[in-house]
Amino acid sequence: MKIYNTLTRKKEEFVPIEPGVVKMYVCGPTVYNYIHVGNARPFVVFDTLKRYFQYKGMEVKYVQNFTDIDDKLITQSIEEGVTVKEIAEKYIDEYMTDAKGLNIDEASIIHPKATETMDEIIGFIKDLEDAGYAYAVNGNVYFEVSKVRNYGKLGRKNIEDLVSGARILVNDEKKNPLDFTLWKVKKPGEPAWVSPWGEGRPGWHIECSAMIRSLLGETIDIHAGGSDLEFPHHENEIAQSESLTGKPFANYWMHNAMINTDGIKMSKSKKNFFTVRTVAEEFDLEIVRFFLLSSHYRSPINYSRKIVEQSKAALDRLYKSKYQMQHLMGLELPETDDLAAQVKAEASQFVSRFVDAMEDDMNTADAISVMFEAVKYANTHLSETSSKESVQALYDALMEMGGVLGILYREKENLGLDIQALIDERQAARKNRDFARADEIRDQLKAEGIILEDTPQGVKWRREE
RNA sequence: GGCGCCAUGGCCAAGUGGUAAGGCAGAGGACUGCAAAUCCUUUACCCCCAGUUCGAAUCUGGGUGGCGCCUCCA
Repeated sequence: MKIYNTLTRKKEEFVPIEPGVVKMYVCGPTVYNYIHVGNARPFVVFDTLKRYFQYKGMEVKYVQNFTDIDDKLITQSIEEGVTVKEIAEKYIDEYMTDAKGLNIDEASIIHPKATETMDEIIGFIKDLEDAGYAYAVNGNVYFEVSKVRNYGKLGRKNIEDLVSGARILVNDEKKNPLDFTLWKVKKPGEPAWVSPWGEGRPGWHIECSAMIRSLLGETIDIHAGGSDLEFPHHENEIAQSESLTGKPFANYWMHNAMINTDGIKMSKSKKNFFTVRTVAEEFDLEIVRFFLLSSHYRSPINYSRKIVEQSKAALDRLYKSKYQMQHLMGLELPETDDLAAQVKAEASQFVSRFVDAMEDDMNTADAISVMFEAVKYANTHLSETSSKESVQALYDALMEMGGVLGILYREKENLGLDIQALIDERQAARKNRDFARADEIRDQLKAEGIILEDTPQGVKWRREE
């Protein structure tokens, strides 16, 4: 598989450290509020990557942290009038609800929390201090950027440019304006942990380095996150970890592009965000997942209601074909026929092309287009005269592809027996040209929110929206 | 100002040297007691100007426009 590595700005063949095992880390949410669609993108995108690795038979050790101590949590706790811990617990729960709706496979994700990794974080800072990369001033500990060669290698920055940018906050304690905080001294009323430098809490960047070291080791295969984290967050993680171990921190860096609202990056601070929760009030979150995967993860996408509606219509097309094939499988079909061999060959071609797309830096947009081609083929070639073998082959292919992307998992609900009886009665009435009775039944069901459609493939029903 | 990325039909979006995938919307057709839906078919010379090449959306240079980061939004 080819993966675009931000470190080298090239697509590279992915070779895991240990054959058959992928160790990956994704920067998770700061749990001080609901996540928005922009936050959700990396979670969905890299969940899909994980699914694909698993599909290929690889074992994936996948870590995604919760930042549960931070200025924003403190601010939010004051606003809501509860403790920081309660804020964290609340929004972790809310994250889990959204993740479930987005069909993120939480069962195979390890979620460390900063507050539960405190020993490792403090140990990491201590190690940096002992190794001469960190210095303490008045209970604060800073990382000394000038001690690191190649600082800026990920973000393609050089120190002179950054300093001359002069937009960095002046801080008298720092030896160099670029030095960043590893440990913050406690302020009155704030949660704090005991450390060699006094009571305080960890800085912004150290938790990821510490979690990775303790859960995945010194070198991991893939480190992923939003492209906005490239600098300084990921740069600083590299500085922290590589200065300590002298080894590569992550072999592949993957960054998803941003989600925009009217062309501007969706973010809490710009107040142009849509929370996943808000969107869920109107749309099934599977649509959002589909939307997020329908363009390449490294392309910026614009979020709008119109686009979500387009995604809904597109996803519906896939579902209709799925349901139609299920309908056919429920019929008395011959086991096989002359066409079966060809249909099976086509089905495996679709899967093969789907895999090719995924192999190419996870091109989910292209992969989805293969699903639509498979659907068109099924719609065109399958009917009530097809064989079980043919229908099953295309159905399996479609579901296999959908499974990798984490979509197309819903099942059509069963109608109650009494309703099915009404539909049957209406069919009988239509056959006898008793259209008055037929329309009466149709109106009756419509009043119950069930819409009947007489199609060439038989009577179909759907829930009114 | 510095660094990086991007620009494909009404909307969305693949495609990195050989004469433009796919979806939505639109149009036409099929089907149909009606209604609705469904199914099929169908619509582009790829921001502009030079250049390289037998040949470029795809490579190079310039221009225009947009975005991200350099500001603890993560």
